Amino acid sequence: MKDERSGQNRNCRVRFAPSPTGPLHIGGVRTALYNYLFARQQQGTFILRIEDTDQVRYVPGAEQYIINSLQWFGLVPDEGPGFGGAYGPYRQSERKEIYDQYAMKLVHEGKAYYAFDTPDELEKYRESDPTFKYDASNRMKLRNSLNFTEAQTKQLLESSTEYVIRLKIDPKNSVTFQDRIRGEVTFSTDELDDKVILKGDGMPTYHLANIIDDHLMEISHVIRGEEWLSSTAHHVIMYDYFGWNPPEFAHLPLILKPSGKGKLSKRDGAKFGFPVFPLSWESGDPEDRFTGFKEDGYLPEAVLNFLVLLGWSPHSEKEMFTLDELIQVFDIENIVKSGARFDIDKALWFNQHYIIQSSNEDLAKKLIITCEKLGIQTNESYLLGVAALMKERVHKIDEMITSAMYFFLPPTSYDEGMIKKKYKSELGQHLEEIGKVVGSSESSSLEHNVKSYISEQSLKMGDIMPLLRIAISGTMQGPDLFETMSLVGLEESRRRISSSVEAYNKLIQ
RNA sequence: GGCCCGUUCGUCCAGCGGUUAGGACGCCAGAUUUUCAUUCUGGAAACAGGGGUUCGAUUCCCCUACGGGCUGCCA
Repeated sequence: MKDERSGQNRNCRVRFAPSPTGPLHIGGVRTALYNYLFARQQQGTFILRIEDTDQVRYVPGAEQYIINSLQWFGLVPDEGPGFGGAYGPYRQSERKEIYDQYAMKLVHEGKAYYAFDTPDELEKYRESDPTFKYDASNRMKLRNSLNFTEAQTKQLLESSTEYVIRLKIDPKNSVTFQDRIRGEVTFSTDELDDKVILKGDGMPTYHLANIIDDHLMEISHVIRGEEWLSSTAHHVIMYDYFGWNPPEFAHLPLILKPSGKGKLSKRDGAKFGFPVFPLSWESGDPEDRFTGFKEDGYLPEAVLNFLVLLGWSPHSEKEMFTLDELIQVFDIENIVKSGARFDIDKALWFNQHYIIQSSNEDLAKKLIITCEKLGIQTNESYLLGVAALMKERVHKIDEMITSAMYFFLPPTSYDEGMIKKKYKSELGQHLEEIGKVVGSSESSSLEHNVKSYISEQSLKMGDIMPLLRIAISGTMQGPDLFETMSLVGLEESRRRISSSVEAYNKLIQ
């Protein structure tokens, strides 16, 4: 069914629903990406919903961080806080009254009940019995409205005793639902506990808020991480209690640590030496600061391309995709079932590829920021030249600068091993002469002039070029030497050659 | 412990009853290059184990093992 006015498919509405408890994890980005691709492909709607029902774990700034991250990747929501939409508010903390109402409805219908057990009491039960579950087998022994008379309950409620509302799960049934990725999944209700749906502070838990919002926002497909698979049975029961049709479910495989032991977590970045967040995260607590992919020199399209292939396959040999191409070929059916380890080497390879594909202009703009950060004085047109020479020999943006400081300063050290191998004092004079040739050449004639000198003097390219290269850059690694000298400046190159002769002579003594 | 989900090269993915089990990253070797990188060529490298079903199982079923997730008044 198409809405003629918006051109959107009203049957397809998906949401990305992160909780603002800190920076958005890279796994969350992938979930957002899959939701976005599916929505775009179906000409549906991509919704951002902020699940901020936990007041204790709420982190100021996290919501903005999430939005900034999505924008960096170009995954812009159609509806959400700050994005408009007819189904708001899109922050759960602003929907408290709605949840209240529905929770009460369940209580009145006997599908939920008040429970007065304190967190301390419950903790003690779990301590003495780790398998303790608040369910049909136990609830008649606990402090809740199922055991109390109406008057008792009323009195407790009125004396403002803290309480929660729990979902009443009937035992000896089974719940089955279809998962688009995993097929049919079944749970016995004997395994399910009476989940808290409304907390002591009056806020709903995820379980309640999520199904009410998904229903009210007319979400058609719930695409989320596998960590939610276990609680989906509870959700299906609630849909049933309310008399609503559940959306379709698709539970994504998790992104695992490189070691494969557990899902990738925020501390793994520091542990394994790569970012796990899109953007850097600042915080007063030094333990809670993280560098992002962006600041570490990654391109958003590279990260996205890497990410989309972690758990999904296009079923073709093609592996480089633009967002638009992904929208065309994405298919939930091709999402993989098993967890995928995070492999930073593959990400670096994608990044290298996208850097090479980038225009020098785009790269130069990014390099200006890098240079400012490093305190290097330069300008965009010079960086254009650096980008042209360096882009196919780096994996990250910043490396075009950090591994090529000789574009900005004379070398501070020389590759000694190579000098000892190649340099003989009688070559010093030749180097000085070549320096003069360099200094008196034009960029266009430079290569010709230097090569002419080398052949006229019956020298060998393989003997002279390394010494020249080290004179200019200090290292044996780098772009075409003549182009490098042209960019650095021919007069500057002459100076560097000159001072290298002195240094070389000292080194071989 | 219980429940749920999973298991093809080191890693990410193809394969959907009969294939020399394919590609990519990484690794190794070679070609090109003044070096590095890019590019190109080649190479090593996998169906967790055991039972079935079948003429025939990597493919279907069961068990075991291993891995992951959940088991909170967190999402």
